[in-house]
Amino acid sequence: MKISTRGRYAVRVLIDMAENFKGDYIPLKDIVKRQEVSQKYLEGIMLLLSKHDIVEGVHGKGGGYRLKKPPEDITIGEVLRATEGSLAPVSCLEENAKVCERAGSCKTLPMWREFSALVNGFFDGKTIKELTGNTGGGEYII
Amino acid sequence: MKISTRGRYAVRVLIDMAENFKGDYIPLKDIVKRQEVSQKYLEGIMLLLSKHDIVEGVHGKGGGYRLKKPPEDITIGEVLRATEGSLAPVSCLEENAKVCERAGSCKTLPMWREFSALVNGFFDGKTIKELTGNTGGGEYII
DNA sequence: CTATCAACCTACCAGACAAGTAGGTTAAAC
DNA sequence: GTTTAACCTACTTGTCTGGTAGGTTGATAG
Repeated sequence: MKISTRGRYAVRVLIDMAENFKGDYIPLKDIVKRQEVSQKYLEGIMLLLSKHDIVEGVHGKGGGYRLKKPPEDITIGEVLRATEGSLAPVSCLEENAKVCERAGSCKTLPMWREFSALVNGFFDGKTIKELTGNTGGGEYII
Repeated sequence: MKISTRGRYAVRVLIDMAENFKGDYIPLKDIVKRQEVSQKYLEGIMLLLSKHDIVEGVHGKGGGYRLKKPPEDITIGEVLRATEGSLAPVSCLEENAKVCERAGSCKTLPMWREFSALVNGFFDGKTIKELTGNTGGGEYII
């Protein structure tokens, strides 16, 4: 029951990008400098975000990454689903799950369903926009 | 973001025990027969439940396990915390977590806190009792 | 007192995943 | 055609999951 660093880094990076957006592409190098995380590791995460149309990257000089949607249209839910793979709390609620034989008489399934809806609802109700801005006195580090 | 089989088995076993309680101790063998799971694997889970005072076991003939509290006093939250270790969604919210340097200016921490409260609240609000009884037509299998 | 039953304990194992590293390839700008 | 930066592939190290194997302790029945 943990959100992995992949998901947490993704959220941090997107907040960073939203706050530092000036119209042009932001090279990963810059983000890494601010966030103090492994560039190589982040590359893989950015690839996921790129494939899920949350971010777009362009090669070469002047290139980098840019949000593909305004921060208020990017939900934490979609970011986590893109990076974590799924937010389903049990494997039988996964997209591609094979139907469980016990499903009809399973006494716990309704609870997992309810919980799954709660989790997805929570994160789908939060956007990158809501997490930007100052934190109330802290120096600028995310 | 998954509840492991350890936690799920634990919940299933406790429901089974609540439904099949007749005053005496239930040997693991019986539970295994109904639930069709590995006995050796379950042993480890029962040990956890026993150490957390959710269940008590007695050795020898006529022995087995018994709920240490009525089913309505056993929350899913305590069961999952006993078996999963913790329900904290990020490691910095763990009991023994070392204080993060970024905590003061972390833009995501409030969200993780809020989520953690949601998760714990959800599972602490559900009891084994609520999950017992028939499922509405299914034959008796959990 | 000894056989049986069942919980308890320790150790191991294979596979998956997390988190990260290494090194190269492609594409764009200058 | 060199620099820049995204993209891709492969590997590594450690930890966790979901078990299995085999033995020890403690309670009861005969």
